This record gives sequence, C-alpha cells and structure tokens, in this order.
Amino acid sequence: MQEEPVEAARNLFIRRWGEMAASWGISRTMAEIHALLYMATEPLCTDDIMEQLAVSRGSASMNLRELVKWSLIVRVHRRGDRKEYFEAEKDVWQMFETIVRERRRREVQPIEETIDRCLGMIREGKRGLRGPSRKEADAYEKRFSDIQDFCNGLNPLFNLMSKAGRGGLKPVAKILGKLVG
Amino acid sequence: MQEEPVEAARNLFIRRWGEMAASWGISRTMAEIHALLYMATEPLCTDDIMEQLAVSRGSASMNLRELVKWSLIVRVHRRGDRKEYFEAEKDVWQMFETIVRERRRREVQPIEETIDRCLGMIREGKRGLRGPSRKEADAYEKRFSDIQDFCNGLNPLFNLMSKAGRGGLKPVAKILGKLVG
DNA sequence: TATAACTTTCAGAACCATTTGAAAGGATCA
DNA sequence: TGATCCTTTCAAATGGTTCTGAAAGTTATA
Repeated sequence: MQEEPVEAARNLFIRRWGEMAASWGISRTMAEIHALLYMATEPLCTDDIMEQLAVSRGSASMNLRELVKWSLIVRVHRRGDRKEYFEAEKDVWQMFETIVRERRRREVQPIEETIDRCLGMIREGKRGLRGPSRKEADAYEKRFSDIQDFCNGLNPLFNLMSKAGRGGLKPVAKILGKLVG
Repeated sequence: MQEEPVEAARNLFIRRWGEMAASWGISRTMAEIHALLYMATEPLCTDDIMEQLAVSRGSASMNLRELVKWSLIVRVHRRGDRKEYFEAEKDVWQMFETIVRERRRREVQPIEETIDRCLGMIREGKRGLRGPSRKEADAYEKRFSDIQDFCNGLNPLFNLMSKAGRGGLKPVAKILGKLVG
C-alpha cells in the first residue's frame, strides 16, 4: 500500500472541511460529501459516498439533493448504467462565488429587508414624539441607517468580485489597491 | 404609549439579527444580546438583558463573556454603582472587521494549515508512485494547490478591505459603484 | 469581620438539527 | 405485467448545543 499517504491527505482534508463548515452553520456531512466529490477524479454514486464516509443511504440522498440545490454539484448519467452519479464544480473561484451568492440570498437579504422595514417604522412612529422618547427614536434611526449604509457599500464590492469572476482575484485586488493608495 | 412602533422596530431587528446569526453558526441568544446592546442608547447591565430578552442569569453571563472575548462589546463601570454594564461597538465597519478577523482566525486558518499539510503529504507520498495511482496523486495535488492559490488571492483582498474601510466605506462604495455600473 | 450586592460556574434539563433504516415510490428491463 | 434496481421520504432515534437555576465565588461596604 504505497498510496496510503495520498489517501490519508485526502481524508484529512475531508474531515477538516466538514469541521469548518459545521462552525459556519452548514451540516458537517453535507460539507464532507462536497469535499469528497471535489477531490474525486471521476463522478461518484450514492453507494460510493455511503461507503467512503460511512453514512446512511437516507443521509447521503438528502445531503446530495441539498448540494445540487446549492449548485455545488451536478447529477451525471452514464450510458448503460441506471445509477446516478454526482460531480462537483472544480473551479474554486466559481465554488466560492456560488456559496457567497447563495448565502447572501438566503441569509443576509432577509436582514437587509428587515432593516429597511424597521427604518420605515421608526420614521413613521417618531412623528408625534417629543422629548426623551424622540431622542431615543432618533438614536435608533441612526443605528439602522448606519447598517443600511454599510450594506449599500458592501454590495457593490461583492458584485465587482462576481464580475471579476473567472479573471481571478488579482484584478480585483489591483483595483482596490489603487483606491486605497 | 405612543412609542410602541419604535420599540416594535427595535425588537423586530433584534429577533432577525439573532435568526441570521444562528444560520451562520453563532448562538441566537449571543447575537440578540449583541443587537440589544448595539441599539441601546446607554450601557445595560445583566438584569436589563435578562429582563428584555427573557433569558436566565447564567445564559446572560456566559454570552456576555463571549461577546467581550470577541471584542464586540466592552464592560463599563459607573461611579457609585457596583453593577457591571456593557456597551457595544457602534461603528458598523469596525464591527464587521472584528467579526471577519475573528472568524478567519478561528475557522479558516485551520483549514488553510490543513491544506498546506495535505500538499506536503501528497508531494512526499507520490514520490514512489507510477501509473494510475500516480495520476490520482497528481489530481489531488492540483485540487489542493487550486484552493491554496485561491486563499493566497483572497487574503490580501481582506487586508485591503480593512485598510479601505478605516476611512469609511462610502468613498470606496462610490467608486466601486461607478466601476461596476 | 460580617453582610450585602453582584457575577460566575456547572450539572442537569430542554431544545434542535441531523441521521438512520425501512418502507414507499419510480424507472427500466424482460 | 412482474421483477429488479435505484432513489426518496419520513417517523423515530441520536447526538450535540444551549439554557436554566441554584450554589459557589468574588468584591465592596459597614
């Protein structure tokens, strides 16, 4: 077994990738499956995954479905084979962009909408206020609009990074470098 | 109670902030306490937090301590008062930078180190290999070095953002907005 | 030093997300 | 059509995280 260290490296990576994901609110198994498919030199089927990661059929099925939803992996079919195989996006930049876009859509947009709504409520609600409660309302308004401004600043940055896309990160860094001086 | 809508806005925000954080692997209560302190016009003590968020003394204590560790809030003392009060960082950019820096340190650096180590293992392990297993080792090496390259590109980008942000995000956002269109 | 005010700790309880495994569902083949 | 192969679903079990509340610890005051 001369290939042991190579397999060991792959397995170590899969485990760590799963642990990292877990601390970012993504299920450990889902991330491990993703890492396994990312490393794989050819598409794997459900049974491969069950065997290599020691998970149940149900878990493999659910997590694979979720990964497909995230567009991090795709289903592939093989002629003369009834099984479904799965293959991961191998372009790391693409992978990153997909993850950021999805998480923004699912998890940061709702809070942005909430903030807009809160600002509306505050501006409406403070109309009749005088004295200390007016002061408080003003303070709240400032807090909300600070976050709103921040989001309005961050969004174009993400868009720029998306646009830079396949061109890689270097051009983006260059532009920013010039801005910063 | 004319101030109802103002309070309602604050409470809505606190709840959503907690929910968002939960999906990013941060405890809901910790994020709610953070949001409460972020909105507050003056420092609050443990009892204020227990009352406003309906959490136990133990939970308040632990989560406050954790937030202090993250440098998202600070302890403040008041003359003639034995209680400890807490105050949140109010600069949104600063807040964001702190969170990103901490999470990078805790959660992405370990995986970067693992990748370096895996690359070492692969390069060492593939020395004696020939044929198909050599091919596989080469493929693994490529996957790892792709991620490594990506990280090496991303890190300076974060550093630039830190630098850019200190002067306020608005000027940066303005220029980026024009660039992106 | 004794008392009071406040904070921290931690074992057990409660809660939540994920996994399991078996049964149901679908598709393909003979 | 029935048999086979494969995937999906879901109720119950599991495993892990967070919260609770009371007791211990700490610091200030009298």
